[in-house]
Amino acid sequence: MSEIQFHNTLSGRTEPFVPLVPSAVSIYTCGPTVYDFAHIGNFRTFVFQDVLRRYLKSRGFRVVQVMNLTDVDDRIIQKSAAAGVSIRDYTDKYIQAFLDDRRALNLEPPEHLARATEHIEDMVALIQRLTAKGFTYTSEGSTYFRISKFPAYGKLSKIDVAGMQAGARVDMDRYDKDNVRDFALWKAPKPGEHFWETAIGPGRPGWHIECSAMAMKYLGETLDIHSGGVDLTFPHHENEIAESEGATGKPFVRYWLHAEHLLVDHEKMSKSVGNFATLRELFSHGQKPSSVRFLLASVPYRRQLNFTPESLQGAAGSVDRLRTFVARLATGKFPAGASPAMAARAAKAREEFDESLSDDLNTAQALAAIFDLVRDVNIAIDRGEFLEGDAAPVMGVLESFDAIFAVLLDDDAEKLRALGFGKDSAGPSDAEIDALVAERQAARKRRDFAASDRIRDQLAAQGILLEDSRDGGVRWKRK
RNA sequence: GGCGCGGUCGCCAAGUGGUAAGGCAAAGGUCUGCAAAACCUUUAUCGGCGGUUCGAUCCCGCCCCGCGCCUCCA
Repeated sequence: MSEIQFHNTLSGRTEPFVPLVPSAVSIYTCGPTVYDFAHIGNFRTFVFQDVLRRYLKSRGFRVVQVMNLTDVDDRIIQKSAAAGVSIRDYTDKYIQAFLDDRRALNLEPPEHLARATEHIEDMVALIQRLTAKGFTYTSEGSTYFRISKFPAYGKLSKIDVAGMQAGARVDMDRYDKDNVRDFALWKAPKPGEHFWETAIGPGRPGWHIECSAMAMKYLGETLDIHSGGVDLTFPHHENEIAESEGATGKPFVRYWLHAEHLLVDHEKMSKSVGNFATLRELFSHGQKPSSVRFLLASVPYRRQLNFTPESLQGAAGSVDRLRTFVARLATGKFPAGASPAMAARAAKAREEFDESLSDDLNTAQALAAIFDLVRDVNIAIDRGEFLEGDAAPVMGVLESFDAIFAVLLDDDAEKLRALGFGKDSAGPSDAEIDALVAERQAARKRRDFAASDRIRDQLAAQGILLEDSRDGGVRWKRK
């Protein structure tokens, strides 16, 4: 097994990954702000985080992942007020949608999904700790973090604080802060706004404090991995470091992993630009969950990912090829025996697959190892050289692949139905299809091709594709 | 301006100091009753200019272009 390496934003380098505690990895992943449906740019990062945790698990680590759900912020306060519902009710809806979307993309549930509003006490305690150490000041009921008290500020994003201070013009009237870079830990309530009555006064938490508080609550004061989109590097993650390390005096995170953006028309997909697509929109246009997951997972996470209709179709084609291959392996009839050469070929693919992923999760390269194997096995099958006993080792590789990519199981239609898309009915049942297939086989046997083709067309119209195999069998799949 | 990421076949996208993976798409072919699937063949000298080197797409310099962060943002 190759040594695992990750690119650490903190050092700016790709370095060997060694968790603090052998055999276990603690991961904090920045989750969504639940004021609306997440778009696929957001899911690019979430898919990356899922690939990350799955890979670590495949390498034998016990993974403990915490993902936050930011369920209080300016937008949520505004929108829920506008809708005339409580923050809780407003965010419940989008949290549910988020969880449904995650299921559609086969994202494994994190060990802890932490709602900000359920951790107010933890945040207050952390702020008190910071205050006790002199890192804070208050202004008009709000509490701020004074970055001049934290000399390491800027070490993650490589921002030159001194330069910024010199060039910054502080608008005191507007911010009431000593330094523009100082950030709110606790915000005083505006009239009519929802607030929490706490030991540090009424108000609501600033953005960054929730992540520090929840990460340390579940994972300890030093965690192995923290990840999110590149846009969070500054100020969000920089501020998390300041808050956390200010309070504990210990390193907060050992490896910072940042996912690059998903681009549309050479531009970052974002709500503000308006060039975003939600999963539901794609599904309503007939796209499959597996295509989306494959596309998002296939581009290494530190690369910007160009999202185009063509790339999504490409992903669909790739998934199709792999599923067809698995079906061929599972249903084919092969000569008895087993060949050492094929076992070795499979082992080689397994090794290349792992080695690619160990190199900062190079999923593109890992896929090449799988497709190379697929081609070689198909060649062997076509030549009649593939033996019965060769299927198991090859399937083993595909299982390793799917433990990470999770696209082989053909349950797209089911998932779409669960989200209210696609056909209302499941279409013909397996038994009905099998009966028609048998009928067609009989027609073929008496060389009544008109009848057999009629049945094939009829099934095709219902999205069932038939493949006659050389050994006389028939394989079918739902499109 | 500062910091960071890129520019490789029609599209997506790996990679290496010694003439470039993989997927999708396209064309032709083999197989098939016909299809489908599968396989085979065909399609790139790696943004530009210099430099280092026996040799650079990969190293260095300059330039051009795109994207992101520096304000809410995955």
